[in-house]
Order: sequence, then C-alpha cells, then structure tokens
Amino acid sequence: MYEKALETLRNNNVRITPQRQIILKYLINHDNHPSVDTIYEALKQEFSNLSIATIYNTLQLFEKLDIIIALPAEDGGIRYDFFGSPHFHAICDNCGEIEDIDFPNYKQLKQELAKEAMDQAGFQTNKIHIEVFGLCKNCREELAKKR
Amino acid sequence: MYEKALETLRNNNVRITPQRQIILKYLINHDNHPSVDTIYEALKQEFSNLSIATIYNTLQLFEKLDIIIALPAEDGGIRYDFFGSPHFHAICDNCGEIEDIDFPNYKQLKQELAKEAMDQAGFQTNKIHIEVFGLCKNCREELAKKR
DNA sequence: CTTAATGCAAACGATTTGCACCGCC
DNA sequence: GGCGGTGCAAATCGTTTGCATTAAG
Repeated sequence: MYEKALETLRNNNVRITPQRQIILKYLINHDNHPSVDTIYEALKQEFSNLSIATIYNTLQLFEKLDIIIALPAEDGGIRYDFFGSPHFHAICDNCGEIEDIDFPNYKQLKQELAKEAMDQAGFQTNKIHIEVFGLCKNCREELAKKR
Repeated sequence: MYEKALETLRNNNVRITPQRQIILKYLINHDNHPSVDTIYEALKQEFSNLSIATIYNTLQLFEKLDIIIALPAEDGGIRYDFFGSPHFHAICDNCGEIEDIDFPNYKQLKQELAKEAMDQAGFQTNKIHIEVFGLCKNCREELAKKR
C-alpha cells in the first residue's frame, strides 16, 4: 500500500521527500478523512518546521496521481482520503461524518456508468466518484430517542 | 418544474421573494452549471441592486431543500445544478466541462448503494450523488489530432 | 551538480457576517 | 405589522504565490 504509492511517485519522476513520506503515512494510517489543517496540526509536532503550503502542494499532487481523493465536506471545505481499495462515501447530513462503504461490484458499476456517459455524450470515463447522503447510525439513534 | 420548486418553498415556510424567483428561473433555464459569480453577472442587469450575499444565501437554501445540487469544479470552486430529473455528472479532466448524463436505472442503483451503506454501517441513505471523471468528446478529439 | 521541492510571509479572493432597512405573508 | 429576507461593506479565513534556501537524485 505504502510501497505502491511510492512506486507511483517514482514512475512519475516525483521526488520522495521526507514531507511527502510522512503525509502519505498519515493518510494511510488514518481513516478520519482529514482536512489540510488536521494534517498540519498532527504532523507539525514531529516535524516542527513543516509548512502548510507544502501540505497543500503535496495533497494536490497526490490527488493528481490518484493516490488520494478529495471529498466535499459539510462545512464547504475539503477532506482527503487515501484510496487504497474501491469504496464510496456515506456522508451524514446531521453530523457531517464521512464513512467508507466498500463496493461489492465496483468494476461492474463503473462499466455501466462509463457506458452511459459514452453513449449519451461520447465521454470517456477514467474514474468514478460516488457519495450518498443521509443519516449515520449514531444520528439515527439519537434522533429516535428525542421523540 | 418551476411550480414544484415553489411548492417546496411554501411547504417549508420560506418566503417567495422576487430574488428567489429569478434565481430559480435562471437555474431552471440554464444547464450551464453556473457558479455564484456567473449567476450574479447574469442577473444584476435586470435586477440592478441584487446583492451577491443574497445569491449565496439563496443557493445554500435551495441546496438544503434539494432543489439544486452543488458540484465540485475544476478550479476548486463550486457549481450549481437544478436537479429536476435524476442524472449524474461527467466532468472533463482536461477542460473542466460538466455534462449531465441521464440515469437509466436510477432507483435500482440508489437501492443497491443504500443497501450496502445500511449493511456495512447502519447508514440511512436519502440521496445519492455520482460523478465520473475522464475526457469529454471534444477533448478526446483534440488530443487525438495532436499526435 | 541540477533542478525540483520546501518554508515563510505576504497577497489574494471567495465566502461570511453584522446591521439597518425593506417587503412578503 | 411582525419577522424573515435583502443589500451593502467590512471582516474573515482558507488557499495561493513569489522568492530565497535546501536537498533529492
């Protein structure tokens, strides 16, 4: 997983700097869908003179290389997610939490969507991106209690 | 379509102001996926003292009421889309254009995704949101020429 | 060595906010 | 006529930029 991502960097002639390594490790080891600031706060302790501009740069780079994906968040900001295995996102309308849901039949779904896009608009699909919105388990239970 | 949206406003005890009406009409009559600024530039001519803050307010309101949906754009900004009939979006990695693609089997797909979200996380799905990324027809042809 | 990458601080710009006024219901 | 909505301008804050410095390959 980590190695595969480094491989991607090498294949694109991107230098493997310590900053990129710790940001990558952070993304792999945390499934909390961090914001730029969350990452910055977490890493500046062990890497005191880490610049927030570097984090912006690095995340944009990783996204371009399809190592991570960007998601829209409740507050209008952006969250990032290491994209090791295909999954989609369930985003709670109440608390804003983002949960990963595994795709049972990712390839098939992708093909179906790609076919429609091609048939209707001559659009060539490279990747797909799915979110569902609603209520997470906790919020459902909380709201049920209240009435 | 227009009436149905007004109905939604009434049902939520939201006042139907001239500003909300022209913004709504604009969204229905344009499938260009406008940004806040695009809408502002277009409408301030016929409504000279229209405030950009009102547009922000109105769009946020419409989105909350599921009259429109917000999409992430190429440049990091946000575009809006009147959501009359179920469709997903094909976003070109090269030129940033957003195209609407009709869902052939929207309900079935929604059910499948909702089932996974429920089974895996106890998440109750209200709406789904799908984008595919790749190359639009024009860009494919352009890029083919160049080599 | 060469050149990409980083850190820093300043600049930017989209979005939000506070408040007085207005007008929909 | 009450209160939600609007317009305006200022404030905010996430993100980008320019440039000198550093270090990866």
